[in-house]
Amino acid sequence: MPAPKTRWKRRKEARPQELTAAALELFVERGFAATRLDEIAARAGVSKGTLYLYFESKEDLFKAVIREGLLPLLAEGEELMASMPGSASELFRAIVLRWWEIVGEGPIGGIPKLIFAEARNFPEIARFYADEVIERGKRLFVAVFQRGIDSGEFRPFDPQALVHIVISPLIMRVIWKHSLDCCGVTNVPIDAYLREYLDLTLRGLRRDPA
Amino acid sequence: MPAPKTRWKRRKEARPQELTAAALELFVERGFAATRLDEIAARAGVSKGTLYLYFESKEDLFKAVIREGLLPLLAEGEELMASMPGSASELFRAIVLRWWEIVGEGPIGGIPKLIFAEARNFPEIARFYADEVIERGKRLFVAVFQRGIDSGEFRPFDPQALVHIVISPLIMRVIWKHSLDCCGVTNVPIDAYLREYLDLTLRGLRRDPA
DNA sequence: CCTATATTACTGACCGGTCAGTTATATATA
DNA sequence: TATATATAACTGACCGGTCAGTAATATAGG
Repeated sequence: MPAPKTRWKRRKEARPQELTAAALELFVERGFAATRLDEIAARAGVSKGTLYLYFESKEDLFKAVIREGLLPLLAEGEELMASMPGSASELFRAIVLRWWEIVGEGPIGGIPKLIFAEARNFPEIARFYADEVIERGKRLFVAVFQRGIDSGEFRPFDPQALVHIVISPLIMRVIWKHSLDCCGVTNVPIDAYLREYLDLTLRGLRRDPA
Repeated sequence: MPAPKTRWKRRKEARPQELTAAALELFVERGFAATRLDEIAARAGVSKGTLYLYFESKEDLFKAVIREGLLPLLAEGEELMASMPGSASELFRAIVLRWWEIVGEGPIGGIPKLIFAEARNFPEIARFYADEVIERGKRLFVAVFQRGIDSGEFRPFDPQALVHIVISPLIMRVIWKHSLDCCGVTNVPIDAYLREYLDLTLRGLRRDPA
Protein backbone atom coordinates (compact mmCIF):
# COMPACT_ATOMS: atom_id res chain seq x y z
CA MET A 1 0.00 0.00 0.00
CA PRO A 2 1.87 3.09 -1.21
CA ALA A 3 1.48 6.38 0.58
CA PRO A 4 -0.90 8.66 -1.38
CA LYS A 5 1.22 10.69 -3.69
CA THR A 6 -0.99 13.77 -3.75
CA ARG A 7 -1.56 15.98 -0.74
CA TRP A 8 -5.05 16.90 -1.93
CA LYS A 9 -7.48 16.66 -4.83
CA ARG A 10 -9.46 19.29 -6.69
CA ARG A 11 -13.10 18.58 -5.96
CA LYS A 12 -14.94 21.77 -6.72
CA GLU A 13 -18.37 20.11 -6.96
CA ALA A 14 -18.26 18.15 -3.72
CA ARG A 15 -16.78 20.78 -1.42
CA PRO A 16 -19.80 22.95 -0.61
CA GLN A 17 -21.91 19.96 0.34
CA GLU A 18 -19.15 18.52 2.49
CA LEU A 19 -18.62 21.85 4.18
CA THR A 20 -22.29 22.40 4.99
CA ALA A 21 -22.54 18.85 6.31
CA ALA A 22 -19.58 19.39 8.62
CA ALA A 23 -20.94 22.78 9.61
CA LEU A 24 -24.36 21.35 10.46
CA GLU A 25 -22.84 18.79 12.79
CA LEU A 26 -20.65 21.30 14.57
CA PHE A 27 -23.22 24.09 14.81
CA VAL A 28 -25.67 21.61 16.33
CA GLU A 29 -23.06 20.30 18.75
CA ARG A 30 -21.63 23.59 19.91
CA GLY A 31 -23.86 26.41 18.69
CA PHE A 32 -23.01 29.07 16.16
CA ALA A 33 -20.67 31.25 18.17
CA ALA A 34 -18.73 28.42 19.77
CA THR A 35 -17.97 26.67 16.48
CA ARG A 36 -14.59 27.44 14.91
CA LEU A 37 -14.25 27.73 11.18
CA ASP A 38 -10.91 25.93 11.40
CA GLU A 39 -12.70 22.98 12.90
CA ILE A 40 -15.43 22.91 10.26
CA ALA A 41 -12.78 23.01 7.57
CA ALA A 42 -10.79 20.25 9.26
CA ARG A 43 -13.85 18.01 9.55
CA ALA A 44 -14.53 18.53 5.85
CA GLY A 45 -10.91 17.60 5.13
CA VAL A 46 -10.01 21.03 3.85
CA SER A 47 -8.31 24.22 5.02
CA LYS A 48 -10.00 27.33 6.34
CA GLY A 49 -9.01 29.28 3.25
CA THR A 50 -10.93 26.86 1.07
CA LEU A 51 -14.04 27.52 3.09
CA TYR A 52 -13.87 31.14 2.00
CA LEU A 53 -13.76 30.12 -1.64
CA TYR A 54 -17.31 28.82 -1.27
CA PHE A 55 -18.92 30.97 1.43
CA GLU A 56 -18.36 34.62 2.03
CA SER A 57 -18.67 34.59 5.81
CA LYS A 58 -19.47 32.40 8.77
CA GLU A 59 -23.02 33.68 8.77
CA ASP A 60 -23.39 32.97 5.07
CA LEU A 61 -22.32 29.40 5.74
CA PHE A 62 -24.88 29.19 8.53
CA LYS A 63 -27.63 30.30 6.20
CA ALA A 64 -26.56 27.77 3.60
CA VAL A 65 -26.74 25.02 6.20
CA ILE A 66 -30.28 25.98 7.14
CA ARG A 67 -31.45 26.24 3.54
CA GLU A 68 -29.92 22.99 2.43
CA GLY A 69 -31.17 21.10 5.44
CA LEU A 70 -34.72 22.33 5.39
CA LEU A 71 -35.92 22.97 1.88
CA PRO A 72 -35.85 19.30 0.82
CA LEU A 73 -37.48 18.35 4.09
CA LEU A 74 -40.35 20.76 3.51
CA ALA A 75 -40.85 19.54 -0.02
CA GLU A 76 -41.10 15.97 1.21
CA GLY A 77 -43.54 16.99 3.91
CA GLU A 78 -45.83 18.62 1.42
CA GLU A 79 -45.79 15.68 -0.99
CA LEU A 80 -46.59 13.42 1.92
CA MET A 81 -49.58 15.52 2.87
CA ALA A 82 -50.99 15.57 -0.64
CA SER A 83 -50.66 11.85 -1.19
CA MET A 84 -52.18 10.72 2.08
CA PRO A 85 -55.84 9.68 2.12
CA GLY A 86 -57.79 8.46 5.14
CA SER A 87 -59.20 9.96 8.32
CA ALA A 88 -57.68 13.07 9.87
CA SER A 89 -56.52 11.05 12.86
CA GLU A 90 -54.71 8.58 10.67
CA LEU A 91 -53.25 11.38 8.60
CA PHE A 92 -52.05 13.15 11.71
CA ARG A 93 -50.56 9.97 13.09
CA ALA A 94 -48.76 9.22 9.82
CA ILE A 95 -47.34 12.72 9.50
CA VAL A 96 -46.08 12.72 13.07
CA LEU A 97 -44.42 9.33 12.75
CA ARG A 98 -42.82 10.21 9.42
CA TRP A 99 -41.68 13.54 10.84
CA TRP A 100 -39.92 11.77 13.65
CA GLU A 101 -38.28 9.39 11.19
CA ILE A 102 -36.79 12.26 9.21
CA VAL A 103 -36.28 15.04 11.72
CA GLY A 104 -36.12 13.12 14.95
CA GLU A 105 -33.51 10.64 13.83
CA GLY A 106 -31.44 12.68 11.37
CA PRO A 107 -28.94 15.48 11.91
CA ILE A 108 -31.48 18.02 10.64
CA GLY A 109 -33.20 17.63 13.99
CA GLY A 110 -30.52 19.79 15.51
CA ILE A 111 -31.71 22.86 13.66
CA PRO A 112 -34.66 23.84 15.88
CA LYS A 113 -32.41 23.99 18.92
CA LEU A 114 -29.93 26.02 16.93
CA ILE A 115 -32.60 28.48 15.82
CA PHE A 116 -34.10 29.03 19.25
CA ALA A 117 -30.67 29.35 20.79
CA GLU A 118 -29.34 31.88 18.27
CA ALA A 119 -32.50 33.73 17.25
CA ARG A 120 -31.83 36.82 19.33
CA ASN A 121 -28.26 37.15 18.11
CA PHE A 122 -29.15 36.55 14.45
CA PRO A 123 -32.62 37.97 13.91
CA GLU A 124 -32.54 37.75 10.13
CA ILE A 125 -31.92 34.01 10.38
CA ALA A 126 -34.83 33.72 12.77
CA ARG A 127 -37.12 35.55 10.38
CA PHE A 128 -36.04 33.43 7.45
CA TYR A 129 -36.75 30.33 9.49
CA ALA A 130 -40.11 31.68 10.61
CA ASP A 131 -41.22 32.50 7.09
CA GLU A 132 -39.92 29.46 5.29
CA VAL A 133 -40.20 26.71 7.85
CA ILE A 134 -42.56 27.54 10.68
CA GLU A 135 -45.20 29.11 8.46
CA ARG A 136 -45.18 26.22 6.00
CA GLY A 137 -45.19 23.66 8.78
CA LYS A 138 -48.14 25.33 10.43
CA ARG A 139 -50.10 25.33 7.16
CA LEU A 140 -49.65 21.59 6.96
CA PHE A 141 -51.09 20.94 10.40
CA VAL A 142 -53.85 23.49 10.01
CA ALA A 143 -54.97 21.66 6.87
CA VAL A 144 -55.07 18.37 8.74
CA PHE A 145 -57.08 19.87 11.57
CA GLN A 146 -59.49 21.44 9.13
CA ARG A 147 -60.08 18.12 7.43
CA GLY A 148 -60.95 16.58 10.77
CA ILE A 149 -63.27 19.41 11.75
CA ASP A 150 -65.06 19.35 8.41
CA SER A 151 -65.60 15.62 8.61
CA GLY A 152 -66.95 15.88 12.15
CA GLU A 153 -64.11 13.72 13.42
CA PHE A 154 -62.70 16.60 15.49
CA ARG A 155 -64.66 19.05 17.60
CA PRO A 156 -64.93 22.55 16.18
CA PHE A 157 -61.95 24.68 17.18
CA ASP A 158 -59.70 27.36 15.71
CA PRO A 159 -56.89 25.43 14.01
CA GLN A 160 -54.58 28.46 14.09
CA ALA A 161 -54.91 28.71 17.86
CA LEU A 162 -53.99 25.07 18.44
CA VAL A 163 -51.09 24.43 16.06
CA HIS A 164 -48.38 25.77 18.33
CA ILE A 165 -49.77 23.87 21.31
CA VAL A 166 -50.17 20.60 19.47
CA ILE A 167 -46.74 20.50 17.91
CA SER A 168 -44.86 21.72 20.99
CA PRO A 169 -44.21 18.23 22.37
CA LEU A 170 -42.60 17.23 19.07
CA ILE A 171 -40.34 20.25 18.91
CA MET A 172 -39.45 19.97 22.58
CA ARG A 173 -38.53 16.33 22.08
CA VAL A 174 -36.14 17.12 19.28
CA ILE A 175 -34.62 20.02 21.21
CA TRP A 176 -34.20 17.76 24.22
CA LYS A 177 -32.48 15.16 22.09
CA HIS A 178 -29.87 17.67 21.00
CA SER A 179 -29.27 19.25 24.38
CA LEU A 180 -30.03 17.45 27.63
CA ASP A 181 -29.91 13.97 26.11
CA CYS A 182 -26.28 14.64 25.24
CA CYS A 183 -25.48 15.18 28.94
CA GLY A 184 -27.04 11.92 30.04
CA VAL A 185 -30.34 13.50 31.07
CA THR A 186 -32.78 11.03 29.60
CA ASN A 187 -36.37 11.39 28.51
CA VAL A 188 -39.15 8.80 28.18
CA PRO A 189 -38.32 6.20 25.46
CA ILE A 190 -39.32 7.54 22.10
CA ASP A 191 -41.85 4.80 21.24
CA ALA A 192 -43.83 5.40 24.40
CA TYR A 193 -43.48 9.14 23.98
CA LEU A 194 -44.95 9.18 20.50
CA ARG A 195 -47.69 6.71 21.38
CA GLU A 196 -48.81 8.65 24.43
CA TYR A 197 -48.48 11.95 22.61
CA LEU A 198 -50.73 10.78 19.79
CA ASP A 199 -53.23 9.31 22.19
CA LEU A 200 -53.39 12.40 24.39
CA THR A 201 -53.59 14.81 21.50
CA LEU A 202 -56.23 12.95 19.51
CA ARG A 203 -58.35 12.60 22.65
CA GLY A 204 -58.06 16.34 23.08
CA LEU A 205 -59.05 17.09 19.51
CA ARG A 206 -61.88 14.64 18.87
CA ARG A 207 -65.52 15.61 18.95
CA ASP A 208 -67.38 15.34 22.23
CA PRO A 209 -69.54 12.27 22.36
CA ALA A 210 -72.90 14.02 22.24
CA MET B 1 -25.58 70.24 41.09
CA PRO B 2 -22.26 69.17 42.56
CA ALA B 3 -20.38 66.28 41.06
CA PRO B 4 -20.69 63.23 43.33
CA LYS B 5 -17.78 63.44 45.70
CA THR B 6 -17.16 59.71 45.94
CA ARG B 7 -16.30 57.66 42.91
CA TRP B 8 -17.70 54.49 44.45
CA LYS B 9 -19.03 52.94 47.65
CA ARG B 10 -18.24 49.74 49.49
CA ARG B 11 -21.32 47.61 49.26
CA LYS B 12 -20.17 44.11 49.95
CA GLU B 13 -23.64 42.79 50.76
CA ALA B 14 -25.47 44.12 47.74
CA ARG B 15 -22.95 43.38 44.99
CA PRO B 16 -23.46 39.67 44.37
CA GLN B 17 -27.21 40.06 43.99
CA GLU B 18 -26.79 43.02 41.64
CA LEU B 19 -24.25 41.14 39.59
CA THR B 20 -26.33 37.99 39.22
CA ALA B 21 -29.35 40.09 38.30
CA ALA B 22 -27.40 41.87 35.57
CA ALA B 23 -25.91 38.56 34.45
CA LEU B 24 -29.32 36.91 34.21
CA GLU B 25 -30.61 39.65 31.94
CA LEU B 26 -27.60 39.52 29.66
CA PHE B 27 -27.24 35.75 29.55
CA VAL B 28 -30.90 35.47 28.58
CA GLU B 29 -30.56 38.18 25.94
CA ARG B 30 -27.35 37.01 24.33
CA GLY B 31 -26.54 33.53 25.62
CA PHE B 32 -23.58 32.53 27.74
CA ALA B 33 -20.73 32.77 25.25
CA ALA B 34 -21.84 36.03 23.65
CA THR B 35 -22.17 37.90 26.95
CA ARG B 36 -19.17 40.03 27.93
CA LEU B 37 -18.15 40.26 31.57
CA ASP B 38 -17.39 43.93 31.03
CA GLU B 39 -20.98 44.48 30.08
CA ILE B 40 -22.37 42.59 33.05
CA ALA B 41 -20.16 44.64 35.35
CA ALA B 42 -21.20 47.87 33.64
CA ARG B 43 -24.89 47.04 33.97
CA ALA B 44 -24.38 46.36 37.67
CA GLY B 45 -22.60 49.73 37.97
CA VAL B 46 -19.27 48.18 38.79
CA SER B 47 -15.99 47.28 37.11
CA LYS B 48 -14.98 43.89 35.78
CA GLY B 49 -12.36 43.45 38.47
CA THR B 50 -15.03 43.75 41.13
CA LEU B 51 -16.89 40.89 39.57
CA TYR B 52 -13.90 38.69 40.28
CA LEU B 53 -14.04 39.57 43.96
CA TYR B 54 -17.37 37.73 44.18
CA PHE B 55 -17.22 35.02 41.52
CA GLU B 56 -14.21 33.04 40.54
CA SER B 57 -15.03 32.64 36.86
CA LYS B 58 -17.63 33.35 34.23
CA GLU B 59 -18.96 29.85 34.60
CA ASP B 60 -19.15 30.20 38.36
CA LEU B 61 -21.25 33.31 37.85
CA PHE B 62 -23.47 31.39 35.46
CA LYS B 63 -24.08 28.71 38.05
CA ALA B 64 -24.88 31.32 40.68
CA VAL B 65 -27.44 32.88 38.36
CA ILE B 66 -29.18 29.57 37.82
CA ARG B 67 -29.19 28.68 41.51
CA GLU B 68 -30.41 32.02 42.68
CA GLY B 69 -33.10 32.23 40.06
CA LEU B 70 -34.53 28.80 40.52
CA LEU B 71 -34.34 27.72 44.13
CA PRO B 72 -36.84 30.31 45.40
CA LEU B 73 -39.09 29.53 42.46
CA LEU B 74 -39.14 25.84 43.29
CA ALA B 75 -39.86 26.53 46.92
CA GLU B 76 -42.81 28.67 45.96
CA GLY B 77 -44.07 26.00 43.57
CA GLU B 78 -44.04 23.39 46.27
CA GLU B 79 -45.83 25.57 48.83
CA LEU B 80 -48.42 26.32 46.19
CA MET B 81 -49.00 22.64 45.56
CA ALA B 82 -49.38 21.79 49.21
CA SER B 83 -51.82 24.57 49.96
CA MET B 84 -54.13 23.96 47.02
CA PRO B 85 -57.29 21.93 47.58
CA GLY B 86 -59.97 21.07 45.01
CA SER B 87 -60.24 18.80 42.00
CA ALA B 88 -57.19 17.74 40.04
CA SER B 89 -58.37 19.75 37.03
CA GLU B 90 -58.69 22.88 39.10
CA LEU B 91 -55.36 22.24 40.76
CA PHE B 92 -53.70 21.75 37.38
CA ARG B 93 -55.29 24.89 36.03
CA ALA B 94 -54.20 26.94 39.04
CA ILE B 95 -50.63 25.67 38.94
CA VAL B 96 -50.31 26.39 35.24
CA LEU B 97 -51.69 29.93 35.54
CA ARG B 98 -49.52 30.71 38.54
CA TRP B 99 -46.52 29.24 36.76
CA TRP B 100 -47.08 31.56 33.84
CA GLU B 101 -47.42 34.51 36.22
CA ILE B 102 -44.03 33.82 37.78
CA VAL B 103 -42.00 32.19 35.05
CA GLY B 104 -43.75 33.39 31.94
CA GLU B 105 -43.73 37.05 32.87
CA GLY B 106 -40.51 37.35 34.87
CA PRO B 107 -36.88 37.31 33.82
CA ILE B 108 -36.49 33.79 35.24
CA GLY B 109 -38.38 32.61 32.19
CA GLY B 110 -35.24 33.08 30.17
CA ILE B 111 -33.49 30.25 31.95
CA PRO B 112 -35.00 27.29 30.09
CA LYS B 113 -33.84 28.68 26.77
CA LEU B 114 -30.44 29.29 28.26
CA ILE B 115 -30.21 25.73 29.57
CA PHE B 116 -31.26 24.05 26.36
CA ALA B 117 -28.99 26.30 24.35
CA GLU B 118 -25.89 25.76 26.50
CA ALA B 119 -26.45 22.23 27.80
CA ARG B 120 -23.99 20.56 25.46
CA ASN B 121 -21.27 23.07 26.15
CA PHE B 122 -21.78 23.02 29.93
CA PRO B 123 -22.90 19.51 30.83
CA GLU B 124 -22.49 19.92 34.57
CA ILE B 125 -24.91 22.85 34.51
CA ALA B 126 -27.36 20.74 32.55
CA ARG B 127 -27.13 17.97 35.11
CA PHE B 128 -27.59 20.35 38.00
CA TYR B 129 -30.65 21.78 36.29
CA ALA B 130 -32.00 18.32 35.55
CA ASP B 131 -31.62 17.13 39.14
CA GLU B 132 -32.77 20.23 40.94
CA VAL B 133 -35.35 21.72 38.63
CA ILE B 134 -36.69 19.24 36.11
CA GLU B 135 -36.93 16.38 38.57
CA ARG B 136 -38.69 18.48 41.20
CA GLY B 137 -41.01 19.99 38.62
CA LYS B 138 -41.94 16.59 37.30
CA ARG B 139 -42.73 15.36 40.81
CA LEU B 140 -45.18 18.21 41.19
CA PHE B 141 -47.12 17.37 38.04
CA VAL B 142 -46.99 13.62 38.65
CA ALA B 143 -48.60 14.22 42.03
CA VAL B 144 -51.38 16.22 40.42
CA PHE B 145 -51.98 13.54 37.82
CA GLN B 146 -52.05 10.86 40.48
CA ARG B 147 -54.65 12.75 42.46
CA GLY B 148 -56.84 12.92 39.37
CA ILE B 149 -56.39 9.25 38.54
CA ASP B 150 -57.13 8.17 42.11
CA SER B 151 -60.29 10.23 42.24
CA GLY B 152 -61.47 8.85 38.91
CA GLU B 153 -61.41 12.30 37.38
CA PHE B 154 -58.63 11.30 34.95
CA ARG B 155 -58.41 8.09 32.96
CA PRO B 156 -55.79 5.63 34.21
CA PHE B 157 -52.41 6.35 32.65
CA ASP B 158 -48.73 6.34 33.62
CA PRO B 159 -48.08 9.84 35.02
CA GLN B 160 -44.33 9.51 34.40
CA ALA B 161 -44.91 8.87 30.72
CA LEU B 162 -47.09 11.95 30.25
CA VAL B 163 -45.32 14.68 32.23
CA HIS B 164 -42.89 15.66 29.50
CA ILE B 165 -45.62 15.70 26.89
CA VAL B 166 -48.05 17.70 28.97
CA ILE B 167 -45.66 20.42 30.03
CA SER B 168 -43.97 20.81 26.63
CA PRO B 169 -46.33 23.54 25.41
CA LEU B 170 -45.56 25.60 28.50
CA ILE B 171 -41.80 25.28 28.14
CA MET B 172 -41.96 25.89 24.41
CA ARG B 173 -44.00 29.05 25.02
CA VAL B 174 -41.43 30.46 27.40
CA ILE B 175 -38.57 29.54 25.08
CA TRP B 176 -40.40 31.17 22.19
CA LYS B 177 -40.91 34.31 24.22
CA HIS B 178 -37.18 34.66 24.78
CA SER B 179 -36.12 33.85 21.23
CA LEU B 180 -38.39 34.26 18.23
CA ASP B 181 -40.69 36.77 19.94
CA CYS B 182 -37.70 39.08 20.21
CA CYS B 183 -37.31 39.07 16.42
CA GLY B 184 -40.89 39.99 15.74
CA VAL B 185 -42.01 36.41 15.10
CA THR B 186 -45.22 36.34 17.09
CA ASN B 187 -47.15 33.52 18.66
CA VAL B 188 -50.85 33.20 19.57
CA PRO B 189 -51.84 35.73 22.30
CA ILE B 190 -51.03 34.30 25.69
CA ASP B 191 -54.59 34.29 27.07
CA ALA B 192 -55.91 32.22 24.19
CA TYR B 193 -52.83 30.02 24.29
CA LEU B 194 -53.26 29.12 27.95
CA ARG B 195 -57.02 28.68 27.63
CA GLU B 196 -56.74 26.35 24.64
CA TYR B 197 -53.82 24.52 26.19
CA LEU B 198 -55.76 23.81 29.38
CA ASP B 199 -58.84 22.78 27.44
CA LEU B 200 -56.95 20.45 25.09
CA THR B 201 -54.88 18.88 27.84
CA LEU B 202 -57.72 18.28 30.29
CA ARG B 203 -59.81 16.74 27.51
CA GLY B 204 -56.89 14.44 26.81
CA LEU B 205 -56.46 13.45 30.44
CA ARG B 206 -60.03 13.01 31.63
CA ARG B 207 -61.72 9.66 32.04
CA ASP B 208 -63.60 8.26 29.07
CA PRO B 209 -67.33 8.69 29.46
CA ALA B 210 -68.21 5.05 30.00
C1' DC C 1 1.86 11.03 -27.08
C1' DC C 2 4.87 14.04 -24.50
C1' DT C 3 5.93 18.10 -22.16
C1' DA C 4 5.69 23.20 -21.56
C1' DT C 5 2.66 26.53 -20.09
C1' DA C 6 -1.58 28.33 -18.18
C1' DT C 7 -5.18 27.92 -14.87
C1' DT C 8 -7.25 27.47 -10.45
C1' DA C 9 -8.38 24.84 -6.25
C1' DC C 10 -6.24 24.79 -2.16
C1' DT C 11 -2.99 25.81 1.73
C1' DG C 12 -1.41 27.82 5.95
C1' DA C 13 0.85 31.68 8.01
C1' DC C 14 -0.62 35.95 9.41
C1' DC C 15 -3.29 40.18 11.16
C1' DG C 16 -6.45 42.94 13.75
C1' DG C 17 -9.71 42.80 17.08
C1' DT C 18 -11.86 40.76 21.15
C1' DC C 19 -12.32 39.11 25.68
C1' DA C 20 -11.60 36.23 30.10
C1' DG C 21 -8.86 36.72 33.63
C1' DT C 22 -4.75 39.29 36.46
C1' DT C 23 -2.52 42.80 38.93
C1' DA C 24 -0.82 47.26 40.39
C1' DT C 25 -2.92 51.06 42.34
C1' DA C 26 -6.44 54.08 44.49
C1' DT C 27 -10.04 55.12 47.79
C1' DA C 28 -13.61 54.42 51.29
C1' DT C 29 -14.47 53.11 55.97
C1' DA C 30 -13.39 51.31 60.70
C1' DT D 1 -3.63 54.57 59.83
C1' DA D 2 -4.87 49.88 58.32
C1' DT D 3 -7.21 47.18 55.31
C1' DA D 4 -11.14 45.74 52.76
C1' DT D 5 -13.09 47.03 48.60
C1' DA D 6 -13.00 48.75 44.07
C1' DT D 7 -10.73 50.34 39.77
C1' DA D 8 -8.52 50.22 35.28
C1' DA D 9 -4.62 49.17 32.79
C1' DC D 10 -2.67 45.08 31.23
C1' DT D 11 -1.81 40.21 29.33
C1' DG D 12 -2.19 36.36 26.54
C1' DA D 13 -4.99 33.27 24.09
C1' DC D 14 -8.19 32.89 20.59
C1' DC D 15 -10.66 33.44 16.24
C1' DG D 16 -12.82 35.40 11.90
C1' DG D 17 -11.13 36.78 7.86
C1' DT D 18 -7.10 37.65 4.28
C1' DC D 19 -3.71 36.66 0.92
C1' DA D 20 0.75 35.31 -1.12
C1' DG D 21 2.25 31.23 -2.55
C1' DT D 22 1.86 26.08 -3.97
C1' DA D 23 0.33 22.02 -6.03
C1' DA D 24 -3.00 19.61 -8.97
C1' DT D 25 -5.14 19.69 -13.34
C1' DA D 26 -6.20 21.34 -18.10
C1' DT D 27 -4.55 22.18 -22.51
C1' DA D 28 -1.76 23.69 -26.44
C1' DG D 29 2.14 22.98 -29.40
C1' DG D 30 5.53 19.97 -31.02
